[in-house]
Amino acid sequence: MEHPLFIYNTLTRKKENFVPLNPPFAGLYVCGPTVYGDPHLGHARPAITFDVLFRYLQHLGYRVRYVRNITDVGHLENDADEGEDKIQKKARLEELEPMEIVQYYTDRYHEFMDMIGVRRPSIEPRASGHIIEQLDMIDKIIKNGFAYEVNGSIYFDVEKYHKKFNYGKLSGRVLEDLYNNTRDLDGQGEKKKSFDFALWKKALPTHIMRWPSKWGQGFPGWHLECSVMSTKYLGETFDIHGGGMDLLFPHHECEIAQSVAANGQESVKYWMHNNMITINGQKMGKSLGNFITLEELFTGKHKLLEQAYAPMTIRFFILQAHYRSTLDFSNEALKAAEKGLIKLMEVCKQFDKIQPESKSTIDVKKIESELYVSINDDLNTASLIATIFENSKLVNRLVAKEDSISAEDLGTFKNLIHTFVFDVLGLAEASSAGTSSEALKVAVELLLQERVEAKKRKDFAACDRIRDRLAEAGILVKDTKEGFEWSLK
RNA sequence: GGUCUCUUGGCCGAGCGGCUAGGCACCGGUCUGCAAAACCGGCUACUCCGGUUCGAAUCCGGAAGAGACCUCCA
Repeated sequence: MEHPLFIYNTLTRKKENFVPLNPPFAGLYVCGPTVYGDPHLGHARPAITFDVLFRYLQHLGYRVRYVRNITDVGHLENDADEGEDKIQKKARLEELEPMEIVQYYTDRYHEFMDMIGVRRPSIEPRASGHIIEQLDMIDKIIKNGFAYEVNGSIYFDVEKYHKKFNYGKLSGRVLEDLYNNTRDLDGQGEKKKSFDFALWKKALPTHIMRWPSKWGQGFPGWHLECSVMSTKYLGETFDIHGGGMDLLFPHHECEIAQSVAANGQESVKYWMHNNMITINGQKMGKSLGNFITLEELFTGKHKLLEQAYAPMTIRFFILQAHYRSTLDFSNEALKAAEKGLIKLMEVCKQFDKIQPESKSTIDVKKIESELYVSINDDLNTASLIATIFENSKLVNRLVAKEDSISAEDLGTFKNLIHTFVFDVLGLAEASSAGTSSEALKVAVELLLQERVEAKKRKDFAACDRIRDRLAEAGILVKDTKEGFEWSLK
């Protein structure tokens, strides 16, 4: 590889050359959604970030197994409902079976991820489908002496673990600080230390989501599923583990501890974390109540939204920032992304208008190199997009015959841009937000054809009348050299 | 309170010691019956104060502001 791929490893805080453990295979595990609510903008970021990684690794020729879990067991809540499962709580409110909720939101998640061009992972395991494996791992951890039982619950003994290994290596936490700074929370009493975490929780009588175990009825702790399912499908050690930065601590720290405690070795070679999406500078989060669902984004029905945005606009918006930077939401930024994407799509189409010449005055090799340098620099999609835009001028010059290109170079150039835009970045034409029915299409095009005729007769009054009336109805007309284009506003 | 991160032009956002991305907006121009679109061109920023250096948005120290994690979260 002429330009090797570098990715930022949270574990070492450095950009590292990506070298898979077992080439040509590459293993990727990403923390997926907890399916108890509609997918929102915050879900889109990791999904898209790691989708690009998935696509790019495949582009590089790796045989990638991408595992992204569905958390359907639910996490323990620490509020007044003492120990009530999130999914269970929602279920009670809506009077549905917990699994019904899980199914519904899983489907919703898939539906919206499909819309923003996120490819389905190779395996999408559910926590509820891996209870046996989770119990097995708990056994291993107990056997190795890093967990203890209290009243039918099993806790991970962080202090004991830390004597032998390093708890806090990923997040940079110091155990002593943690001890001094952990707040008093519900159920702390059972644990030896406040920073110990549950591997298995005894189910209260009201708890519906429960499974039998040798310690009685209960449910798995909230970090366990990822350790278990990544091990099961990718092996005790695998290449890349990704997720949101908010999962860094405690979730991923605990995952490391669990895997090491059970298997005696590090599980992950490269840890990758995407940054948050902010709204007015503040994190968009479920608990903050300031999140915007993807459905709201696509329909424009949210008090912060000035208009609807196409799914591809959202993808482009996210890709225009580097994944490790926070990305601030605003209508202005989204509108800019909308136009930028249109322009990018336009550039891709321009290739077909280029007439090849006998020789090239442009350096396609150099362009290729620039593109790879961008993406290989820790998946810098922002820089990659910028590079493509820079070359858009060149494309237009070629169309205008101000530069020339050989047939061979043209093929390479077009393939290069198209590969990056469509295959790697996974972008596509933003389908006009409102779905136009076939009948509408026929009617509008009939009218516009009439308008073309009127124009030929130089009956501009009729021309303008048609255009104005359509505009009033929300249909935007644009004249092109070939004829016309229209879109729903 | 502890730990960590960030601060770039009107807005969004790259940047990792010299070449100062890119998008949107804006202003010119070309094109067009007009408009829109498209295309071409213009627009040189880096929170503040010190320091290192021939040279700093980029490195070091300090100040101010913002944010994240420490609790479910993508």
